[in-house]
Amino acid sequence: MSSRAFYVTTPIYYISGNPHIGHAYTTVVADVLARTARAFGPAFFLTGTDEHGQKVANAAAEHGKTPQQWCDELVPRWQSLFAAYHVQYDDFIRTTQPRHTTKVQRVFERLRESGDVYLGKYEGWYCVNDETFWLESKLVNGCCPTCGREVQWISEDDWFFRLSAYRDRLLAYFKANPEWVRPRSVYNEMVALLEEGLDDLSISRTNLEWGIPIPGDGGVIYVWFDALLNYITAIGWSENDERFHSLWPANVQLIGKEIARFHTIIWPAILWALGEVAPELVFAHGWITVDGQKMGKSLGNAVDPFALADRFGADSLRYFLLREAPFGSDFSYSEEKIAQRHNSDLGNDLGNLLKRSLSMLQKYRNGVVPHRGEDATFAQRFTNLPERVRALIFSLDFRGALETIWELVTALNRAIDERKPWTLAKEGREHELDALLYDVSEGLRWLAILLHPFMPERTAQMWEQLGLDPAAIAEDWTRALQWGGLPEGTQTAVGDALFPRIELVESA
RNA sequence: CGCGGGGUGGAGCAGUCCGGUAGCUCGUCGGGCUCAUAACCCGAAGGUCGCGAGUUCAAAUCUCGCCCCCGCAACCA
Repeated sequence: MSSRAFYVTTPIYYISGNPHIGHAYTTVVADVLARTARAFGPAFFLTGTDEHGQKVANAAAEHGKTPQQWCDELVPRWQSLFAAYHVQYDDFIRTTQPRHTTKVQRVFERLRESGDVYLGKYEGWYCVNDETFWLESKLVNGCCPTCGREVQWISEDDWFFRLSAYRDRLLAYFKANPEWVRPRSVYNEMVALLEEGLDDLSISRTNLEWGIPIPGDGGVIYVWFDALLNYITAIGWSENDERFHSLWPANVQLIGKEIARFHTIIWPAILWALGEVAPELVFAHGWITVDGQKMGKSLGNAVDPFALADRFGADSLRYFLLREAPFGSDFSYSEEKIAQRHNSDLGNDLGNLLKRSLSMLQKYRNGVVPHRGEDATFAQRFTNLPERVRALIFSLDFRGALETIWELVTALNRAIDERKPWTLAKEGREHELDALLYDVSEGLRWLAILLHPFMPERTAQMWEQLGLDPAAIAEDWTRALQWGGLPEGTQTAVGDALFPRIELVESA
């Protein structure tokens, strides 16, 4: 392991409206990664908001506000969303902050000097109604294919980024690093795009005011060019080299699959143009769908993430999002599925395990953790469990990690059934009873630690019920996950159910 | 001929790159237990892996064709 901090990013979120569950999803995933990384060393988790562009300007205008007012009012909503989902980020960047805008302008100037940014002409057929440019081949009788109105020939001077110059290098990089973009399906799609060839990218907008001004010229910088740079402007690029190089390249950049082209083609090209290296891994996750349809405001099926967290609990939602589908795939969302995961995995398996264990500890030993038995057979089965879980999380197989952790949950439930503490107590087999109660309590301590990145709040409650020091739950795994770490004599206390059963009432 | 993803027991999904007894969760049925959130544990039933052809000793997995569903396509983030 290097001494460099583990650097993970989410996309910065475009604040043309309110956040939905998809935004919480990406951010929660990043949080799980960051929390796990912190159990092994330093980590840095960046998220933020993307505040420029036409849509933000339009949304602000509709509400009779300036774009800046609009953003200032919305940003707290995003921050409170992340708080509601127990997300602990290290920095939150806004693209309207000077620390970002000055450096974006610096990038523009440097690339203009180096020749990677040049003045050219943008021409094409434009539909004013749809604000869309169309290829001539797409036009229907010379009119817009979607609204049927006449299109106009637009010709304007624009600044371009010489993206095409990086096409060969990108292709070579993809071929040499088949794991740098995941999952495989997205990698393949990007390679196909590269093989088709790349055009230079227009990075200026003359008909728009809400953006970062182009140094020494009119117009503003294209919002994507501006936005991508947040990943390095936030960590001191061109300003604090030591800090910048302690974090860059990012270990993991999480994105949604719809923005893969920007992050795996345009972004590395910009970085190379600046003499920097590409991120180590860009991972594009899938969509949360509703009845198989993409969720979105336009479809009217967007889900309010605040209401959801209220209803099911943020930790249950976090668990659901990471357990339900292999990370990278689309998965379909429904309240029934959330309730099922909550009741079955969390309530029945985990929560009930904690409850029944602590109840027996209370009943037979006044809640005091007894002496550990000599037989280490049970413990030995889980010696390599933390390492397996760690590896799965860092390979972004969260579902696999949770399934692996559940091996311990199941084993503990089974051990109780097989070794029958109620019988041991009745027959006065005290040593056997001590050994079992110890194993079960210790197993619960492990579970709290292993699950803490996924469910920080509930595992803290577990920890508390186990009578342990709250600060120690996020301790270094290699130190904390030694069987026998739970001190004999610890006073536990049966608490409220961790995941009270949720009954879905038909509301028809 | 734009690109890509998917079609696996009642439901939702793994597995497909690197062919070799089809696995998981939920549900159903039967049994066990009583510490526990009617929870837990054990067992069983249930699938010609979209269709057709090909390669092979062997195909869910490779090749070709077809059918169906979905996403992307842009100066929309």
